[in-house]
Amino acid sequence: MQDQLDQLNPQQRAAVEATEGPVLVVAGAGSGKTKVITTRIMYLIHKGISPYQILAMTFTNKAAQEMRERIERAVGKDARDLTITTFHSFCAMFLRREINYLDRDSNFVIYDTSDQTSCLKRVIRNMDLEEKNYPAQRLRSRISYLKNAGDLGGELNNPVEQQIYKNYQDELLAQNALDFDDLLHLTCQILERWSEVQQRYRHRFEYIMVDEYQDTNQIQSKLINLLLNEQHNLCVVGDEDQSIYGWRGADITNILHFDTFYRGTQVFKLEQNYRSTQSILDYANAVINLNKLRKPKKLWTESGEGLPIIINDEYTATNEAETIIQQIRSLNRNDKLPFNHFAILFRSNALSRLLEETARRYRVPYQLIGGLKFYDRKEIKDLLSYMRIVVNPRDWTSFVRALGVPSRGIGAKSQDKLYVYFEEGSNIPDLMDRAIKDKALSGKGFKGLQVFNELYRDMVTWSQNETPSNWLKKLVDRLEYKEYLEKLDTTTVDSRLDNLQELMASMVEQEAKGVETLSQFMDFSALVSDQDDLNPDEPRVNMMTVHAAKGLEFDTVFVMGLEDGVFPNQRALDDNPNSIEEERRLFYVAVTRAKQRLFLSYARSRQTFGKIVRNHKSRFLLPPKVSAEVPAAAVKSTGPSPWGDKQTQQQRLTAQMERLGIDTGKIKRSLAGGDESGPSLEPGDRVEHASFGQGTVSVVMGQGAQRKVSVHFPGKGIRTLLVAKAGLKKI
DNA sequence: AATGGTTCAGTTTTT
DNA sequence: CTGAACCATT
Repeated sequence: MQDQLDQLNPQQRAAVEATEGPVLVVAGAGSGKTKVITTRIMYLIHKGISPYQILAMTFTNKAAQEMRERIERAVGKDARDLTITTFHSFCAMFLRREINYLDRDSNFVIYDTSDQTSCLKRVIRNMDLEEKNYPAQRLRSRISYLKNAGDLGGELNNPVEQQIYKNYQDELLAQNALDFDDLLHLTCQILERWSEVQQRYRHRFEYIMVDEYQDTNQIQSKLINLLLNEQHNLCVVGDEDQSIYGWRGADITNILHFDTFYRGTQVFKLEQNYRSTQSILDYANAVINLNKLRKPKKLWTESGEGLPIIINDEYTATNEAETIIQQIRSLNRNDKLPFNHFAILFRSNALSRLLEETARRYRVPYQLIGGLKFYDRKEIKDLLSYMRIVVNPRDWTSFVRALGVPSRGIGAKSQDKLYVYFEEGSNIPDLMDRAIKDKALSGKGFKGLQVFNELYRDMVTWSQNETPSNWLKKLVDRLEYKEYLEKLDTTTVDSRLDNLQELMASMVEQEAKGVETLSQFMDFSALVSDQDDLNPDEPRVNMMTVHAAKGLEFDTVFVMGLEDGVFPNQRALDDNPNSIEEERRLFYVAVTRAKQRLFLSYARSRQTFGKIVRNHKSRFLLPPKVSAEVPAAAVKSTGPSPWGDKQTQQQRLTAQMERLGIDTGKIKRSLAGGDESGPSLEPGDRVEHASFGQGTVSVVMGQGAQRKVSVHFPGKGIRTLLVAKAGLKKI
């Protein structure tokens, strides 16, 4: 144990050793937060605390698993008795045991975002309302926000919406389903109402730790409070500067006011950064300093100044993507930097498309994290819907979905008829029996229902005798699902079959980790996060939203789309100042992911909604007066005209052609080679410079007299040179 | 009831 | 430009 403690700096060590009473650890980006938490747990175990009495809440399952592995390496199998989970997983486990207190069935299913939306749609339709006036998606996020902010639907816009909300909850109840937010609410409800339950859990968890505390919401802090006993052995770790989930109800004041809420709180501040270079930290500090809603904090490092931050100014989004990919190729080739050491971060998922295209064109391997989630894909949801009705025979939503794929001649009309039966009995097998007996459907639909009914009985039998993965295999065969996918769309079969394979693999993997029932697997599938399917060891460039990058670090980071209206996005600009602060924190998170190299880029025009939109560079790119805090050498701008020069006519022409989809690469090259401004250059060309020596061209920007190249000179770094002036010789 | 073709509206961010 | 929703066929 002494070994582990010796590895910590004084603040970290103090935070670890302060085991009793409320503790707030303000952990700046890259300050060794995870190390503190894991060491603290080891320390507790070392002190003789039973692992069984320790609870740690993390933000993702992946973080939980990594923590557990770290601890296991140090303390061995004792680590298995630790409870390290996410809030949602914790509540799911809790409710499987305790939900009967609320007179509910422990076989509930967890509805994800799309299940919630379709449930709301049905509610709205049943109320005979115009779906246009009550967009289900909007209502869903509004309801979710209110639930998270601790307001149980009391503040919806009008009585109709109130009624929708009420019917939605009734519908969930009838289907024995919980949405994400209910997991937390019902858990709190039980703990509040039944003191014997609360006593049990309070007694169980003597020491509680919460990671990423800046992103907890009201319900979550309430839950923690309910679990806490008189000792108040609660240690929360977080950084208000990285609070980026306000939009889903996270309350930054949880962390800002923690020490006033829990009397006698010991506060530890971790400001030494072990991740980034001083240049990057200077920049990050200057960015976040502009925020008001924070306590002063300044990151520092011993690791030295490092490389300058590069700002790429681009005419079009296409140029931007091109530059990024070229810079990656160059660093990969010349510095032997593996592809997985790169991350490209953006504000919204829509920005990834161009990048993907460009990466594919240059055969740069990449993995996209997030976007369409794995468990949201059609083929996966199809099969999971079969699984769900077996576990929970009251899940109407999944029943309807399963009934429709592959199609069995049961459309909207027949569904309505069946729904009447459902309302009478609220149970799928029963409903089918009665509907068949009554001959409620005719012809094809009747046949289809009979077949489905038989299948259903078999699925239930399999679920008793087979492992989840075997169960799925039987189902796929029985449905001839692969054949169905082929008929559905020949262009997408391959990827869909891959996904099927992946689903199977992930089931086998979960089984190896102790998952035995379909129900357990479904909880897992409902609560996985994007980061969970990040594979850090594959040599592929990582592309993801800044939100998805939370907690991660990469050698080289590109933050793209830095334009007003994109990052910060338009809604934040229209909204109150707090939103801009949250956007700025988001930018801060992005910047602090980088260990060695940081590239920031923006494009003056980009296609949004299929239209060309001209944008101004982001207000987050430090204006000159602020960047005075940052050493001049720390930031370099590249690109045709960094701070607002006019385009030349030629540039405008090629930009326009690009917008029209005409490949201008050839024209540019011939233009560039044809004038007096030096040799014709392409990425990959070797050149010689009078003082820098030999190097490799990574990026070519601009034309004619404005033409610049980024050249990598081994040992001297990347230099951006004006071709007309630099006197480069091609070799 | 299912299919295919069309229009139409809409983008933050996610457990 | 893309997905969902709608409509007109068969």
